[in-house]
Amino acid sequence: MRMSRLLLPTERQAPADAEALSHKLLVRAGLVRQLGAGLWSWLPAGWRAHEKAVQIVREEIDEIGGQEMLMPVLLPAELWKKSGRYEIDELFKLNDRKGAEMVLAMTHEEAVTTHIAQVVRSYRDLPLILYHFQTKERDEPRPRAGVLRTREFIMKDSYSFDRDPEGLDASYELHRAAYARIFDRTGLDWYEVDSDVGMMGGTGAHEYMAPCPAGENEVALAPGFAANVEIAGADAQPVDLPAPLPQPEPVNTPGATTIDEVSRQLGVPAGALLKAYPVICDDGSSVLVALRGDHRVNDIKLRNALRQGFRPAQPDEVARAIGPPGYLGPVGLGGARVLLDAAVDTSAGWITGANRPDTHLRGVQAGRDFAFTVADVRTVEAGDTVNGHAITIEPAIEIGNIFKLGLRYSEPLGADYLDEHGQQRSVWMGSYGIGPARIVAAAVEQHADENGISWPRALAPYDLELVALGKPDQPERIAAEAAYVELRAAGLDVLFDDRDAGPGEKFKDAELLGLPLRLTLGKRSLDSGRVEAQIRRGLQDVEGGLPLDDLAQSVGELWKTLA
RNA sequence: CGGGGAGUGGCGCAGUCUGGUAGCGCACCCGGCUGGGGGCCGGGCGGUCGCAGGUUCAAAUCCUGUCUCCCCGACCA
Repeated sequence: MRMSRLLLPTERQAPADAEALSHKLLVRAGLVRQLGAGLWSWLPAGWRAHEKAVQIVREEIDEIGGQEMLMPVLLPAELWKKSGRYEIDELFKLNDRKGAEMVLAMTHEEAVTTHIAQVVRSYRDLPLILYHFQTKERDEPRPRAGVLRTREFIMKDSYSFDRDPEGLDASYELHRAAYARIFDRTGLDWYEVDSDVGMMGGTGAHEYMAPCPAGENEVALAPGFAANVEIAGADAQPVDLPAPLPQPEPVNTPGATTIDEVSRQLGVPAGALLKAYPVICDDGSSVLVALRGDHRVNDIKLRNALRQGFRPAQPDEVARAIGPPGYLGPVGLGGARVLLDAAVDTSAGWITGANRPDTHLRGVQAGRDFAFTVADVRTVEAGDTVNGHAITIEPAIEIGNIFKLGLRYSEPLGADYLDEHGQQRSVWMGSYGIGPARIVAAAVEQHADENGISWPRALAPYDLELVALGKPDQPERIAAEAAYVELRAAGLDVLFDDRDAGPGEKFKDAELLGLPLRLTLGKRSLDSGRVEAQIRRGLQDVEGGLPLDDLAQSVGELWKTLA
C-alpha cells in the first residue's frame, strides 16, 4: 500500500480526554476514530489489525470443528422474553414500524439455541460447534478507555451443543485448547483464570486475561494459580489474636463507629476486630456477614455463598432490627443469621460490636457466643498465600471467556433431542467468546514504548514499512519503487512511505504506527548497495543492513525471526 | 445511578473571573528554499465559541435550561 494514498490520519498529540495508552496510540496512529461514547470506527489500517486477529481466531475454531455462520443483530424480543433476559438493562430495546418489540443482540445464545431447537432432532445430530463473528450491542453504563469497553463491538461467539455433560466437557476442552493456540499466536502475554459463572448460569467458566495497566479486571496470581479476584480464594495473612475470655466483656468505645477508630482506641490491630456487614437477601431474610476487620467483603463470592442476590441493609433497617450502625456484632442477634467468613479463627477471642451505642465486646468466641455458618466471602489481597506462595494482584484485560452453560438456554428455548432409547433430552450447551478489538488493544498496551506502537508480527496491519527518502524522481526513489514491487511480489504486505515529506516525519510516523520492520532506502543505501533495516521492537538496527540485490529473500528470512 | 471535569477551526490550547464582536502552536493550501530524525522563509484558507432561551446598546464571556464527551466509583449476562 502506498502511504500517499492511505487514509492514515496520524496526530502528534493524543486527544485530551484519552487516558488509556491503547486509546491514545490507536487514535494518534490513525487506526481508530470515535463517533460517540463507546462508538468507534476502525480506519483502514486499524481494521487490518482487527482482521488479522479475526483470521487467527477463525482458523483455530475451524480447526476444532467449528462451523462459521452468521446470525442477525436485530432480533425479536420474544426470544429474550423466553430466556428470561429481556429485563437486562444493557439490552437495547426498540420497536419496528409495526410496533413489534425488537432487541439488539448483546450476545447470541437465544438466537442460536432457537435454531438448534428447530433443527436438531436426534442424538445423531450432535455434537455441534457453531460460531460467528457478529456485532454486539450493549448499552453499557460506562463505556471507557477507547476500544476497550464499547457499546458496539464485534465478538467471535461460538456455541457447543452436546448430548450430555460429558460431551459438554469435551467441547469445552476443545475450546480451551483452541484458545491457548489463538492467544499464543497473537503474540500476547496472556493467561487463563478461573472466573465467576455470573448470571449466565452454568457450571464452570474461565476467562482469558491479557495483563496491562488499562485492564478493568483484577487477577490474583501465584505460582500455579491464577484467578479473577471476583472469585479468588487464598489463605489470609496471619494476625496475632488473644484467646477468648471466659465470657464476652463490654468495653467502652465512645464514638468509635469505624474499624480504624475502634482499633485506635483499643490499641489492637484491625485484624483483631470482627467487622459486621448486614445484608438483606432477595428472599427477604437478613444476614449479618462477619469478617476480619482488615478484610473486605467480596460481593460476588457473597452472592454465590448466599445462592441469591442481596443488598446492603439500610441504616434504619439495621437500627430497627439489630442495633446502632457502627456498633453491630454477631452476639445476641434476633432474627438475623450470621455468616462467618472462613478466614475468621474460631478459636480466638474477638472484638465485636455490642449492638449498643458506644460499646464493643472483647473476648468473643464464634460458636460459643453466637451460632454461625461459614463461607469464604472476603476479597483476597496481595500477600495472601496459595500453597504457601504469596499472591500478587495485577490488572488485566479480558480478551476471551468460556462458559459451561448446561441447560440454561436449551430448556427455556426448547432445544431437545431424542436419544438412542427414544427418550427426549435437553441439549447441553457451552458458549465461548473472544473480542478481536480487545486483542488488538491489549497488543498495543503490552508492547508500546514512548515512540508508539510495536505490533506483534501476527497482528501488524502490514508486514513492514518501506521508507523512501530523497526528493521525488531522484535515483533512490526509483530504487525504492523497484524494491516495493519486488517485496510485494514475494508475498509481503508492504506499507510504502512514498510521501513527499521529510525524513524525520517519516521515521516518526513509522515508529508511531509500529510495523515490526522498517526498511529505509535513501541515497546512502543506494550508494552502498544495502538497505537499512530496523526492527521496531526495541528499535534494533540490523547490523550492516540488507543487500539491495535479492532484497525480498533476505527480508523474508529476517521476517521469520521477528516476534 | 453517585462524585468530579470539559465542550472555542482537523489536533492541542488561551480568552470567560472583570461583556465591546475570537487568538496561539501544530496540521492544511500556494510559492520558494531544504532533503537522513516532525527543517526554514513568505503568503493564505478554515470557527453558528455544543444547543436553546434570557439579561444587555452589545454575550465565547453574565443568568436559566438542555445536550454531549471524559475521568473515578457502582455496574459490566
